[in-house]
Amino acid sequence: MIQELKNNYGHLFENELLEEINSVATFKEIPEGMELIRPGSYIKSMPLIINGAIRILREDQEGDELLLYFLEKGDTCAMTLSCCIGHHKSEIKAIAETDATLIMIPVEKMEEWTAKYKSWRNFVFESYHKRLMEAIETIDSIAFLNMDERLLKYLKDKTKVNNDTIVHNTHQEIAYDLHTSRVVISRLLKKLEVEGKIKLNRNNITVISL
Amino acid sequence: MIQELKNNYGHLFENELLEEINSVATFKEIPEGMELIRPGSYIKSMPLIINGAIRILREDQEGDELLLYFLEKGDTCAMTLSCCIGHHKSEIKAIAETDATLIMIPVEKMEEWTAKYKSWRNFVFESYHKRLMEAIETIDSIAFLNMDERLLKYLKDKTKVNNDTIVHNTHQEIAYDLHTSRVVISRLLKKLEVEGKIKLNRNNITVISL
DNA sequence: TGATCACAGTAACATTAGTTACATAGGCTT
DNA sequence: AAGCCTATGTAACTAATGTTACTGTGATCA
Repeated sequence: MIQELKNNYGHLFENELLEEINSVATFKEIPEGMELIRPGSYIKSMPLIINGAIRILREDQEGDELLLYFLEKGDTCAMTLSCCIGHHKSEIKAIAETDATLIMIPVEKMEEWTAKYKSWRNFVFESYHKRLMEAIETIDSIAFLNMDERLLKYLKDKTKVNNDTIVHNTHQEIAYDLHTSRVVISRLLKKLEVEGKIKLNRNNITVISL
Repeated sequence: MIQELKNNYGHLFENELLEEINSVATFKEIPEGMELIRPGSYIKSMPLIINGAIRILREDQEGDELLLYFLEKGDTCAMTLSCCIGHHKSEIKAIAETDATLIMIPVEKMEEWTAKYKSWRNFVFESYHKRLMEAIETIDSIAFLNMDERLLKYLKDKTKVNNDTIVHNTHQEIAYDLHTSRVVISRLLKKLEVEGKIKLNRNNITVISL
């Protein structure tokens, strides 16, 4: 395990901390589509993402959804952090966007390392900052952009996190992520195809140039 | 100074930390309407809010605004935290909603106390958590609510943070906060007045029952 | 091979929000 | 009191988004 750890977190943590992580953490392989966290659940360990991507979603009372952001290699889940420390319930849903590899760290260690390692503290604070900025970026999108611009941004983000110019989603799935209706997405996608920016196929979309 | 500190933060921090805060922090009285932070600025000290309220706003490139949330007594600014620690630029704007009293803490101490005091770490993490939740609540509002519902929520929040059933704002000011146009706000406010929920006056709105 | 099903295309319409334009009213200044 | 400025009210229109309903089409399976 130590090699993946070094590759992804070696520049952040000193060797002593890497060794500690190595000795207490467990590897976890996650298949695409698996639900990692559901709203209302309590969380007992904190994930460091080694590879793959995780979708973080918000759900309202009626079950309506909205994609907040993606977590990628080198990220951790800020919501999990504060759930662990503050003993709050999860307010979000996390689903594997791709097959993913995680390193799970027991809660007790988190607290201990925060006192002991400056690099760990910085990592935790930096994670919070990134997540807060992602949330604010999401606010920007919803508040300041029209649906066509949000869709464009969505396709860009998707191709980036999946490292694939083909977006493997149905119109309905995209509509859920952006909290709108399938018809609206079909309409806007068709416009993008006419503009030559994408090619529509059944169950997937080829991104040409955005 | 120690008395205000004890009153507002005594239940959170041990005496030793309170003494430390007392010895290095400075009091700051802020008049209503004063800009505390502007986007792009670097921040050198961290505020603990003793009383009053602070508006936290997001601004896009064109200068369009959106109210994110309020900070109140007992709160601190998460954006400031991560700006101090991570040496990031501010991404938000902060304006005094009311006259306010702040305790300013030098950046260096923050880092030191995070290692030294568990209660301080918990406070910092709790602050991050609260702010992330506020941001997500804002996302909920924009994504899942119509403008009339957002306006209602806005009026509720306003009466709460100001502890005053009279909202001292023009329709134009509310429109800026919700990132819409004055005409839309006038229209919806009129509807609320017809429903008997508010009473409209020049330069202010009396909230009857929401 | 025909039935079935999920997905996508599209028209027609409804609703919500944003825009423009103008009228009126309150309050201040001179 | 006249003039001015700002805030609010409102109509009429446009634009964006959401909804309903129906069609077509490719894939799968009995």
